[in-house]
Amino acid sequence: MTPLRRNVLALLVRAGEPIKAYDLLDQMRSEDGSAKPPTVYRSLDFLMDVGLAHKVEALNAYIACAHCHDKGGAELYICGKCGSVDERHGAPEPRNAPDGFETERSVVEHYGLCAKCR
Amino acid sequence: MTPLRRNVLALLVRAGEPIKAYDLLDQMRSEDGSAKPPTVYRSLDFLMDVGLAHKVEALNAYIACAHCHDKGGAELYICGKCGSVDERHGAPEPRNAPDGFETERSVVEHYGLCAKCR
DNA sequence: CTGCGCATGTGATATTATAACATAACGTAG
DNA sequence: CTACGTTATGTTATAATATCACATGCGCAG
Ligand SMILES: [Zn+2]
Ligand SMILES: [Zn+2]
Ligand SMILES: [Zn+2]
Ligand SMILES: [Zn+2]
Repeated sequence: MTPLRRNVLALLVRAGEPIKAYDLLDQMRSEDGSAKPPTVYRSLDFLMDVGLAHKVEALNAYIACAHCHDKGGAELYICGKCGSVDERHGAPEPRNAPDGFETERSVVEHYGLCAKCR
Repeated sequence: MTPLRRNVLALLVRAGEPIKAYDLLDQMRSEDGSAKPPTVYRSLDFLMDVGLAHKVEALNAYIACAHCHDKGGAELYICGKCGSVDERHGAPEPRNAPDGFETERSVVEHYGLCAKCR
């Protein structure tokens, strides 16, 4: 965990909601000035590899993860109004899987309204 | 259903697997010449609105849909080796949903190996 | 010291998607 | 028929997202 990566993680955590790569980049630039797209994408890739971040596929955005994913992938509940994300896991085995399909990675994202915003 | 939209749908069906918007565009151009990005994106938006196509979020690609989605969203099983997509539905209500969360739309994509490619 | 592996810096470019405005096509009220 | 509103399409440009390719720095094994 290098300073650069730690910094990116800190920004993700601070955001507290899905944040776009280029918004991260802007924040980094405002402190560092030298940050460029590969800087942030590399750090995000690293953080995702080690399980400290997720990409929210349908938003092209990224979030920090403080969960344990031993038991399976993340399941995200994303409020379209306030932007909050509630991450759950232990996402169950796909029951409708075709015969013989071997799942390596699942993307599960639910979009809607959180309890507060209904 | 206009000729343009029908043509885009036909190309999606013919592809038989997830296809990128700009690949569609290339195919359209090879026949029409005048096609441009908004042409294809508008048609895709229309087809998705009426339920004849889906976006595969984690691939930024699109597929035709011949299913009935009365009972819920699509659940995609995508083979990383051969590119085939098996679409299921009746995807179950999220069981881990936070209290009070009201889901409007779900993205469920499983990546792995299909039976043939294992 | 030297060579190697990995992280980062840097400039350019590729890929994906939308904005903004113009034109056409089509039905309907008058 | 003509004028108008609405929807679809054409066209130009640009925004937003992501990667490539190559250079540099940095820590450590030999
Ligand atoms: Zn997580
Ligand atoms: Zn909310
Ligand atoms: Zn479908
Ligand atoms: Zn396969």
